[in-house]
Amino acid sequence: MAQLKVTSADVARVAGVSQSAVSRVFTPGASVSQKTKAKVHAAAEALGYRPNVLARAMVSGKSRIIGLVVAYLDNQFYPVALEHLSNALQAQGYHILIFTAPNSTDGIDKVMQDLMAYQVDGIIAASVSMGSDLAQRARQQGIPVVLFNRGQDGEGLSNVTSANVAGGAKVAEFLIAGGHRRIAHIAGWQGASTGRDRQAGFLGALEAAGRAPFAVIDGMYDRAAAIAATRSLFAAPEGPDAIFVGNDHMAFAVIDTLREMGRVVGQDVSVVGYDDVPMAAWGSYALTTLRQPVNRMVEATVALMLERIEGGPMPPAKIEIEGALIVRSSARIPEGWTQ
Amino acid sequence: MAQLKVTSADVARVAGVSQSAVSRVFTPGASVSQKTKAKVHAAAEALGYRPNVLARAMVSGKSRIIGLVVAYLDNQFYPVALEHLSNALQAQGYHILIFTAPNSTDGIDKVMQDLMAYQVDGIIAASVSMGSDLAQRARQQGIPVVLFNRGQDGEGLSNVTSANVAGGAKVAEFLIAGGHRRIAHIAGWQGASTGRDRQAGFLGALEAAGRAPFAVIDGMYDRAAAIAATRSLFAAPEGPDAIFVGNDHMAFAVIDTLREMGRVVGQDVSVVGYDDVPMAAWGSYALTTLRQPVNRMVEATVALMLERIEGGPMPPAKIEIEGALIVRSSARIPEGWTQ
DNA sequence: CTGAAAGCGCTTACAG
DNA sequence: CTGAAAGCGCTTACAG
Repeated sequence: MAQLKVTSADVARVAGVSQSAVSRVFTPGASVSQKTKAKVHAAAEALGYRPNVLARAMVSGKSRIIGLVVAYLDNQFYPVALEHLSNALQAQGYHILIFTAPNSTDGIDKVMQDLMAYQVDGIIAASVSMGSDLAQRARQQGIPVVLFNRGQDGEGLSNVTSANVAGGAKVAEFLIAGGHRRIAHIAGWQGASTGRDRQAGFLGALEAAGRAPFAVIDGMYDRAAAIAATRSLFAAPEGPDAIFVGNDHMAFAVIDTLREMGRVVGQDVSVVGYDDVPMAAWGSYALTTLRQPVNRMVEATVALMLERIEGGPMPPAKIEIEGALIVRSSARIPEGWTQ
Repeated sequence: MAQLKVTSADVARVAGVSQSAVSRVFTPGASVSQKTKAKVHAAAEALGYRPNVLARAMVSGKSRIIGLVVAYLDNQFYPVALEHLSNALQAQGYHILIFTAPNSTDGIDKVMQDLMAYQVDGIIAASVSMGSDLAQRARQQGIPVVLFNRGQDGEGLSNVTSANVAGGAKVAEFLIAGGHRRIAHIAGWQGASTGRDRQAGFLGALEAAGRAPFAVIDGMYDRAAAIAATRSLFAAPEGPDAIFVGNDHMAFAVIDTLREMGRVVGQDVSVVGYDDVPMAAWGSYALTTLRQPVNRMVEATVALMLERIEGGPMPPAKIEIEGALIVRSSARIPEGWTQ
């Protein structure tokens, strides 16, 4: 029967070997004889021994803990990403310590302090911006940081995003090909790189086609703001015939609001989102949207993180992953559209 | 400027005091003079010092880490709960280490081993069942466990749930009062206490009113299963005129499917869910549902956990929290219904 | 291959 | 109030 706390010394006593021998048996690659290994395993099993991760962390300097900073989870994209991240990291023997942060400079700063106090091996920040001062502090401590789904101006940090500029452009081209004349944009939060990049790509492609947007409003990645923006878009006698919304979470609000106003989505007004969260495929929304490939984004994030933790310092990498436009029925489909 | 790793000894040297003095300054309630305190704070600030949580954990036996086991996050109830839990715990100086677990006995078992290796101060298991063997092992190690949104047969663990039996009964009464004649139930997973309890309360109230259910099908808390169940319910010439669905996540699938089949939800067929996730309030679903008060459930969970961590061993507590029926338009509203 | 010993960064009696 | 010292449970050179 297991007792309150079994240590390597207990196992050593039972197995009749030294405490160092026990440690070696649990250290991959250490040299131990088959005989010792067997004795130790038997004793460990009998006592219910598992090496204390914290003690190991103290001496090895590796905690096998990754700090994850998230600002909010109401956008379904993040829970999905979190689940994938956790699974991928767990498969590599790491675990996620969660920190929720208000998206303010002060908040992030305090969180970073906490993170370091816990001796995390690396930091993944999702949907959170980070100044170059924090980037620098982390580097000084030798802690790799990767930004997930957020770019960073200037130097310093690795990050993984989808190809937001290209994605915004794709949406514009789709909407133009669909024959829309009055194309509006309820943008992602302009305080975030994703919101800005999607908007830039979108407006750029519109301009390249010699078109001006019907209107552009910052939706702040917020449901209430998106609802207000939709209402204001239709305040004038003639509203838009298409709206590109900066993410799916807001697009659902836009669709709800349009229906409330008696418009038929996909006929009277086309709506296109960004993310392709699971809900976008559900019947009541059937949202046409630019997919952010969560799986590949997570894989890239984990790969960047692991090579930095295990391989030592290396220059920051910026990875962009292309996503496809997923065509459903919330927006008019151009004649002969393939892909 | 901060260097790679600042220790209490570094601070002591700069402040001109002993290392123990530094430690005391960062230990709430320890006796230190104002003068020492000031010197140490100044030095710590200058060097960017923060006590190493892991080292503290080793000697104090308290890691200030709570292990959270979750099975899935696709049901929006869990991300919301996770965010609340993380915030509440963070406010108390604890953090959440995430473990994703397949909902199998083997999986949970391995996860529990990991959890203990990390020396967590407590374990919260959400949407996960746990055998009494695991409960016992945790108790032996002196680690408090509380089950969130899941009951447990037999002894052993503390748990927090909503009043599922009462909730199921409320739904039945509402549907009967609404004049429905053919009331079906797409149940929550019968492998989980929540699914069983809601069903028991529902069927009990039906029976008390002298009514038999139109049909009962296990929806497994799964979207695809709920869709299939809905289809099968309407395979016969005459389908149900009301469906109580075991959680909101499935209820959305039921509504999508009904619409696809050309039924008007709230008129042809009433649908009632369970949870009141944020999405239930959204225009396209407007789901009538039994609310699980996440806030209060989280508060209770944190309170149970903290009193067990800080107050030492105590008998398991079972807390049930009442939730209200939130009436929207997905189900016919009985004449003169108030509340 | 194996054991004795130092040390990771702290907290906590113990003297003073 | 303060400092010297032991010890938390490990890993990792270092001899043998």
